[in-house]
Amino acid sequence: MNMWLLKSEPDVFSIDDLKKKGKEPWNGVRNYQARNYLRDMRPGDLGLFYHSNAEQIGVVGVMEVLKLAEADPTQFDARSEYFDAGAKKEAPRWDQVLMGFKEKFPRIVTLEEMRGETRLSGLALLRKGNRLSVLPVAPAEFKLIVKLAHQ
DNA sequence: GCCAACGTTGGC
DNA sequence: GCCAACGTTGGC
Repeated sequence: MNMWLLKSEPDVFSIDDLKKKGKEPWNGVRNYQARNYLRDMRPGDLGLFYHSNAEQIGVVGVMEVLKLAEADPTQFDARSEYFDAGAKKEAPRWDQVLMGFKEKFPRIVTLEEMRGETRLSGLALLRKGNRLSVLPVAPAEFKLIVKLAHQ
């Protein structure tokens, strides 16, 4: 089982939105490296839900991969902000993964807090200049973040 | 294939 | 709103 971190701007889609809906197709990823991570995901994998571009920046909960990656339909929708004129139905360029709600943390684990935690120094999220919206997380890092959220 | 110009992300 | 650190585009 692999573990991941997925970013979302809470103004667009928050942990509360996911909690309310139960599951959500994670679409709109338009970066090849991030897309390749989506393709590596398997049902049962866990994901940290990260709020970016927010008043409170950090990890706010846990979700679960429910389905293998499949074509992201927004790439074909001319009215969508995620429309990609270069994507063809017979050769989709972008994928989405169905994510299910697992848990909303009792408190946010902030970016600042993670930066100050030496045991998280290897976290891909904290590497300079990293802007990927989908990132792998090592099991030990994942466990520690969940633990921090509950203490 | 190179690389300048441009666009985007996301913390501050 | 600013801007560093990217990724992408397109002319050559």
